[in-house]
Amino acid sequence: MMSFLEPCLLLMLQRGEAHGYALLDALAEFGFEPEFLDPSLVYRALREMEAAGLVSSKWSAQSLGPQRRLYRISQKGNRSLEEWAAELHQTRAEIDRLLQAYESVKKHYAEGGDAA
Amino acid sequence: MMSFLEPCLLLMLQRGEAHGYALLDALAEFGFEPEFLDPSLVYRALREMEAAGLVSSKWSAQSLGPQRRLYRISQKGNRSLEEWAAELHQTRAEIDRLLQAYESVKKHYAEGGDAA
DNA sequence: GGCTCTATTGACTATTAGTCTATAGAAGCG
DNA sequence: CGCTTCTATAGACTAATAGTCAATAGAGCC
Repeated sequence: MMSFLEPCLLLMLQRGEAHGYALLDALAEFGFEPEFLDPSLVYRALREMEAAGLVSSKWSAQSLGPQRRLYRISQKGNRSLEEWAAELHQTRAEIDRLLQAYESVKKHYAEGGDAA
Repeated sequence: MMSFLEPCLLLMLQRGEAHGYALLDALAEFGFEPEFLDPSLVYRALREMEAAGLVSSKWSAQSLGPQRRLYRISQKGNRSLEEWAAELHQTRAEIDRLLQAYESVKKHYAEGGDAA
């Protein structure tokens, strides 16, 4: 699941800039359950992506509570997301292959095939 | 990719008992490229699955080269594989969600939406 | 009898994920 | 006004996973 964290964040940033805490909440959309997702993981992912040049950040001028770090996706980040999408297509194909193989073994069983 | 290793091994064992080296070769079927897959990973996975009771092993009587450890899937292993399959269905659904969200942002862009 | 091939194992390192705690500023409130 | 609470970010430490490399060991082959 964590391997989806970075692409999910990038994707959300592609829809508009945002700060960590807001992204944390919004991750529910992708199946992350907020109560089981430690904020540290999100912040760390954002810092790492910034170090990798996928996003940039600035302190937001507004205030209402503590300072917020506003993240914005970079061109490099956009490209990276595209690569991610391609990889995810592949991963999905591999999962399909596995599931199909599993179904066919089950069917073989059901038809009275010799068990292993 | 490695997270698929154990279910792939279990699946292959469901089709019949086998030893580590043979499984290693056969993994190509699931997209593992033999030249990039260190044998240690396969053997370790097998030992861990045995410790977890998912498979059992015995030294094979035959010979031709060094002794082989023949693995066979257990009932617990069969159940575990079934659970795996269910999880993979979920993972697949999550990937779909991500890819669909990505496509829809791209489309939004293409239609001249305001970039982030 | 030294070499090579198949097969398995172990030790060590690196990378990734997870948990828990600390800081810090603004707001709310008696 | 000084204490608490809430939002937001950051850091340090630990645990789990994955990856690399070398060691062992038996059988067949010249």
